[in-house]
Amino acid sequence: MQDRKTFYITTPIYYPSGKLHIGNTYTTVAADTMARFKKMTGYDTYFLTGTDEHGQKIERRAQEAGKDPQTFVDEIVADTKKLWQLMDVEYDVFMRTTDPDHVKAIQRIFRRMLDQDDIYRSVYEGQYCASCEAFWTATQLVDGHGCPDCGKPTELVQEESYFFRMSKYQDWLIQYIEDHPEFIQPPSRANEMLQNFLRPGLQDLCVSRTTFSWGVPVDFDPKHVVYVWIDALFNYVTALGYMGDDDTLLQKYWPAQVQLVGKDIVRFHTIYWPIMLHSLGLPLPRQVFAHGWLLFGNDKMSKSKGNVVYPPPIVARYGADALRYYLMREMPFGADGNYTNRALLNRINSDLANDLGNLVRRTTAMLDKYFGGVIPAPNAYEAVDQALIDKTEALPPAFEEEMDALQFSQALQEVWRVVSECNRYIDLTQPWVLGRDESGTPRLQTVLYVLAEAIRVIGVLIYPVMPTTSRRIHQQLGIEDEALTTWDSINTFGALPSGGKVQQGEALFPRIDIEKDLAELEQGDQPEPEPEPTVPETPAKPEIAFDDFEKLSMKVARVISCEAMAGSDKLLQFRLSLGQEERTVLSGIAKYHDPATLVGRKVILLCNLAPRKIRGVVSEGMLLSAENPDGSLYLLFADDQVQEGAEIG
RNA sequence: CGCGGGGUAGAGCAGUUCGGUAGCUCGUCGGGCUCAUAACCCGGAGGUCGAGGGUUCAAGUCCCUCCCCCGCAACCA
Repeated sequence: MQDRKTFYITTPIYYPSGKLHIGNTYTTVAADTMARFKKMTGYDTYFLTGTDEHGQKIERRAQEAGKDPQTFVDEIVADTKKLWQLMDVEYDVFMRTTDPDHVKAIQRIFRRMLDQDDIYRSVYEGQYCASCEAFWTATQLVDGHGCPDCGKPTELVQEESYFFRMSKYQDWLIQYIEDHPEFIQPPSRANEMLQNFLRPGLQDLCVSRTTFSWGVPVDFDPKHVVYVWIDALFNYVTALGYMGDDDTLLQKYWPAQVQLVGKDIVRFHTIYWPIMLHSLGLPLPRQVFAHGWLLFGNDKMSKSKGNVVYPPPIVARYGADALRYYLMREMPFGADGNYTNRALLNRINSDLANDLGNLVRRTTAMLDKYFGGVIPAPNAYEAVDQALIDKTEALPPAFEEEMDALQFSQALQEVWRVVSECNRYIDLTQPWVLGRDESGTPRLQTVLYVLAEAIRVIGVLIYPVMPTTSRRIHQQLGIEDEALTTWDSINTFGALPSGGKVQQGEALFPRIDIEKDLAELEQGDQPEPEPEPTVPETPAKPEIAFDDFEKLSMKVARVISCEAMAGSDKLLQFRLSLGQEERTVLSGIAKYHDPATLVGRKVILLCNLAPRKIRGVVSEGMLLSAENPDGSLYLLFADDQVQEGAEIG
């Protein structure tokens, strides 16, 4: 066993079905910042990130790309690693769920769960939607037989499956969460889980699939693959050798101190994961911390909206440190935050260029000008000096406290308070006045020493967030001794020896012409929206015979009236005329159509669809509409020449 | 009454645990300084803290009701 305190931190393992964006970057940078901080403060730190490479979606994406799944994920993984390198992320292990050791371990885990009767084999009888390839529970179904995803009829399918007895552990977990308020952070997430899932009662979880093969095979029943969440969640321990040949790392690092997750996967990490760990006799992670989403403006980032932000162009312009700083500084960790280019550029200019960069520049410039670049020894401190010294000495403990709570934004705020103090100190002491004649030299020596030392401290503290800038600052101060860049070296003020030679370098962060860069960034963003693969999302339908088509009766109908349905934000209720008869039809297009504008228009109705009761109203047919890749729906209209009731065929 | 989060200066946010002068950053206006990246420092203007009611000597903070926004869920034949 180690004497040193250990600290194990994980990011989620990302699903490599496409390029990683700034949201994933946010989580990973946070983990990296934390890991660097803990390393710096003396912890034996282990930092895991990786990729979750199994599952149907990957299988399908690979197929579309004409590659086998392994090749497909290999390529994306290579990109992912490049991104982390670009962002200066130093993980200790990059976990891939296709790693053979991991696969073997998952198989053992699965068998062990079966052996101890936490997993049982049963027949899954469920409503299956062939088009979505998903099972739905009775309560999820639309009016008994419609797929909640695509609305198409589901069919009753029986399938052999393995189930995990979640229900068995639910009371234990409720108790655990109540006894460990720090386990789920922020606390509102614990509430959410308790209220939505735990208290209403857990269903046993279906933990195997037979509908696809890209996964970890169940070794004793090879037509099944292990449910991807078991496969994925356990990476956090298989990476340490759990159920492998050598579990030294597991002994040393497990349980994790912090597992970072996005708010969308809180449920998996705070319900299924703890239960499964517990069932295997493993301790739970100390904390699962759910951070918020990075929104773009106020919109959710999504590929179809074309507003996804990718880091590389930003890093190319401003450097990884600037982006890392922005991500960690702009929003409190845990809440949703906004990403905007303007906010990023504002931060860079005001915090990094004006406050920090300029402070370093003016200090080193004065050292150059007055002392030939040599750091002088201080003389007696006066009140004004002592005030700044006190604040600088108080900084590391305050910083550590905020960091330990993962309040990166607060931690940085503390540092910047002192940056500001330094700038103010220069105004108060007026070194340029002191430099006018020799009588001022003793004070000038003190003032510039205090500044240099304060900046050294700041340089150390920003290291977890901005490793490169930290190094550059120390370089500019002429610090060569590594010992002067450590956490311990900033406990007391004054470790910086005099006599060092300052090296004025380039501006740390050149000021940005915001309006100009903003325009260029928007330009550069244009080609970014991914050519959203429209085809793949809707799997091709099988060829049909003419007879099949003949079964459909479609007619042109005139809209007599149309109004939004009370209590629904999606449904419009139509009264339609088919010439001879009238019908009531509901359609879920309220978000995209103003009912008033539809009256009198000629639409296309599928007439011989079985009537269906929705929200208490019987819908007699379906209006044809077209769906965009982003899910927006638009009615199809017939030409005015066509009479109502006209047959379509 | 599905669950949760939120509504505080022009913008973005903190403060609400445990009531006691409404704060920070950016922007804006005025002043100062010249070491510095047109940067830095000081000061001003700007808020009935979503609405209404209640408790209290005192409410952004506690209680009740309501409105609006955002996720999830549900619903899109």
